Amino acid sequence: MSEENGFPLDVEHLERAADILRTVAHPARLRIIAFLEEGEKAVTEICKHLQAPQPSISQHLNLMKAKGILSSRRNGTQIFYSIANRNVIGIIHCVARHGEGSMPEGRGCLSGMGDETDRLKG
Amino acid sequence: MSEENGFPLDVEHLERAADILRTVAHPARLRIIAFLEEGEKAVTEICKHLQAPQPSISQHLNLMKAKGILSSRRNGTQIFYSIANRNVIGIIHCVARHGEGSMPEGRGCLSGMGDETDRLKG
DNA sequence: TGCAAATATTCGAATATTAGCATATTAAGT
DNA sequence: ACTTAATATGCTAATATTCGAATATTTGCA
Repeated sequence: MSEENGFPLDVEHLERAADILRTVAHPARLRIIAFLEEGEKAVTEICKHLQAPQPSISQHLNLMKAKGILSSRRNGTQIFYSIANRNVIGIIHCVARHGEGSMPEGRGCLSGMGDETDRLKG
Repeated sequence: MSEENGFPLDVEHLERAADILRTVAHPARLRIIAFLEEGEKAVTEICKHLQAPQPSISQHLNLMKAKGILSSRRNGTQIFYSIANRNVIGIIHCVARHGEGSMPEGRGCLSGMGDETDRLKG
């Protein structure tokens, strides 16, 4: 058995999980993900929003795309990025809550995840 | 305004969030957190469980404690570590789901979380 | 073809992380 | 005080990450 409380801890999964987390663990990349939560955006928009140089943004975007966090779509000369796996949204929301006090008996990270995923429970 | 979809993106919060994620983003530390989900454990237990050298484990534990992820309690000669902020559990569960396909219509990262069930025991 | 806008790639220096090992501390018992 | 079990700390080489600057690629259009 290679699970613990539902968390897969065989080497492969662990490396992969750590890799995803390491990729997300950057202020600029967190901002990008939070921004993309609104919907897909072109690189220029992201640059303007983050007030950061384009090559830098491009690096972040490509890194996250390579890790399967984002996906991209080309339309003419611009490329639109969007969140490929919405689980990362859960991650950043969990970590967002982390800062506020130490949640004496809180509900965990479950809030703020409504989105379109709710359509499932119709 | 410094929020986006409920995610705080002022520099301080971002740095903090990235820091937490970077800290969690390590195979050994993920395993430790998963193991501690069962409840508090002494360092020796963790070493045995992870099959890793004690100094290494100690470093990981202290790092996570410094970042507010874990807390410790001394009982005689041994020190018991436990999860200080259960939001990190949400994080690792989110990232655990990340690998499996791309969650076609899933519920996000919300599953497998203790909610308010297990509080402190003992 | 040639130009411009949008995006990607490459490179290097500064910095941070990691792993392994030796050693130091702490607490309890004798 | 001495010993032992449990835990922590310090050090260093190897490796990875970050950031900025320069440059390259792709696409649409005249």
